[in-house]
Amino acid sequence: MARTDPARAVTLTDVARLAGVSVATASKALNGRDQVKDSTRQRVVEAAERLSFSPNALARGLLAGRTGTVGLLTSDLEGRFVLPILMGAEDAFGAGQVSVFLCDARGDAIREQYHLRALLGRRVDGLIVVGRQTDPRPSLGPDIPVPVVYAYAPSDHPDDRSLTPDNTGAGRMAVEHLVACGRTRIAHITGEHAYAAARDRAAGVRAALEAAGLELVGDVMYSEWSERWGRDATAMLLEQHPEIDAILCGSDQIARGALDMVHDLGRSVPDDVAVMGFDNWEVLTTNSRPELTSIDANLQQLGRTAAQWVFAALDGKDIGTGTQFVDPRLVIRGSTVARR
Amino acid sequence: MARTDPARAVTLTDVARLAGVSVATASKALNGRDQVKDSTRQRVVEAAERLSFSPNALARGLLAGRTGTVGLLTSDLEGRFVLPILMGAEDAFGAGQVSVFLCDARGDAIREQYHLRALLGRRVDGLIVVGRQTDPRPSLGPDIPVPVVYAYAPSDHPDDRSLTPDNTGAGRMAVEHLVACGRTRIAHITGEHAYAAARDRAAGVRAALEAAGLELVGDVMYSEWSERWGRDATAMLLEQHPEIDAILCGSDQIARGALDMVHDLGRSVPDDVAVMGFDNWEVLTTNSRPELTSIDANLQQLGRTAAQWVFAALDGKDIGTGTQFVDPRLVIRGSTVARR
DNA sequence: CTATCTTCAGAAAACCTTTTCGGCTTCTTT
DNA sequence: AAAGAAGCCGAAAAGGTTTTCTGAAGATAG
Repeated sequence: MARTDPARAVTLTDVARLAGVSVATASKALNGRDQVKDSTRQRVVEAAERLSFSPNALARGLLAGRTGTVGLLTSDLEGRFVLPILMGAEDAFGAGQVSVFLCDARGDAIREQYHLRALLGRRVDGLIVVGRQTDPRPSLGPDIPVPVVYAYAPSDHPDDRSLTPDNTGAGRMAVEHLVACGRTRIAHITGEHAYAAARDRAAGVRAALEAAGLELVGDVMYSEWSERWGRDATAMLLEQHPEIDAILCGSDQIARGALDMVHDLGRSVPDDVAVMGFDNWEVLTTNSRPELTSIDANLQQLGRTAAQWVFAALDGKDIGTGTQFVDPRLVIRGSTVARR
Repeated sequence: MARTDPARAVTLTDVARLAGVSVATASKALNGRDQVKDSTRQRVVEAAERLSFSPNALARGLLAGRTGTVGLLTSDLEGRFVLPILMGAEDAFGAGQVSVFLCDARGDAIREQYHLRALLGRRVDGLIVVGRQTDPRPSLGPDIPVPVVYAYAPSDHPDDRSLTPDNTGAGRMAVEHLVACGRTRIAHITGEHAYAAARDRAAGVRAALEAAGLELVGDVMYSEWSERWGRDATAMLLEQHPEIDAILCGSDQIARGALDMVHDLGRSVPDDVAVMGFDNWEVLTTNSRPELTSIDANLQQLGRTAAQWVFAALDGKDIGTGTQFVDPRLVIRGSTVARR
């Protein structure tokens, strides 16, 4: 920045001097305390306005013990999950009231420790820890002096408070939708078996199929979270089980691949085969032919709740322990229901 | 968080008491100042360790005038651009040295003002303002008491310091690559004409074609940044100009649509038609058939430089004014060059 | 007119760390 | 042994705000 003078920031003392009062009175006037005559208050407010005074949050925080800041410690490099959560948290806090420190540990425990120290040194009021998978992650331990909420990836310690998408419920919800659409011969292609998200969704799928008196066509097909796998798996599937009328994919990426391959093999979506995915990643779901039905994990909601918990804990309320699940949301598009 | 007592945070006084020295000595011992006997220093360090003392950055910042925090003020809702920039900034600062406040104004000027006040109140050492388009954005004005660097979207005020991708150069680079691949009948489909990014890339495309003694096939086709438009435009293009041997798309999304349509119309990529995009958005480029050649805007580099500028300005160095352009980078994949 | 009450303003302490400077102890030198 | 030097440590101030408490002035009642 080129056009600023590095002049000292304006302090409450300056305001008080201009208004002809003491700093104590100025403080009370600006903070709406009583014990200040109206005319005096007005003088102070005008002085503050004129100097465009903004109180030093460090000094305030030093005294109050609260800083109005929250740390968001993430390992989610790509930001697919952390951003909706960040936005939800900002919503819950209210713009300008609370500021969020965002730190990316890049999946590195050492770096996470560095960031953690820095955040605690800066006296954040609370912490939200966001993982990049839904598998449990190591707890930060019991000695963190501020409330901690684990989001997306739950903590592996039962005494911590965690919030994670209900993937089992999501799997169930997906199958219920397909069944409601009249599909009976359903297959499931998903990502790496190492991911709890994949296994949980598959479990939900099985449960819902059983409840509907149906059987999965073929086995659950685990491999990688990519379009390529979606294409390859779909090709195999349609060859071995030509009777299939729905392919449920473990992610929108896989679903995009499936869509392509179904199309290539001369079948129509959704008339011959319905396709759906998980995550509701808009750039993928709303640009395909046809648009892709998907299960949204409600991450923004998750972020809002996490933030609310942090604040509730700060206010001394008991937010409990253990892992709570966030309900998913079905977003119906043209890949399962023919457009009117 | 359930398993913490809300006990007062441990302060330097506690450490000093445990070590049997004064706070002054404790401070010097922990900060590597001399005038402390080695044995004393060791006692203090051990005491600090034992109490897991972490110095209060607020008090430190209050005194030093520097807080070791930087504000990242963004309007980039989706985070496509802001996250690489954030990561670059973190890299430049070094993990734990500097923490970043991330604020999302959601394109709302009022909200931006709120966040700005909050950031200045928290005494950030500097600001990076990230827009969501490369069109110039309103300056924050000359009265910000800390260094400001505008990233991605430059400021509309010539006295500010801005850093933005070189889209003209990117357009040129793309055409040069296609020409180097032996393509001579090149068309250009791009996004909304209202975006400077679209116009600048088109300008670079024209310049490079002229330099190569070639002409664009058809007009530059402006519409929206979507796969759908990529498909539709490609269909029109191939019908009107069947001789086309390369389609340069203004974004990877458009390019994905183009790829699909070329494929549908029975032509092969890259043998009959080369396709390429801009942005190098990996989820799109590395999952298509074939993988998509793209121009990467080097956003992480941009973020690193922006951060370095903020710090240079803090150190009193002159970082100049005006807009500097960041060089793009060509990422070659299978959509322009047949795989070996 | 005095005594009590109310209203409002200011002084001072507190929050926690860093730095400067004075002073005490120990060692060296003559 | 005395004087000077060097090495260490601690007291105090500074940074900006909030809060509590004291005190002064004006208002009301007796």
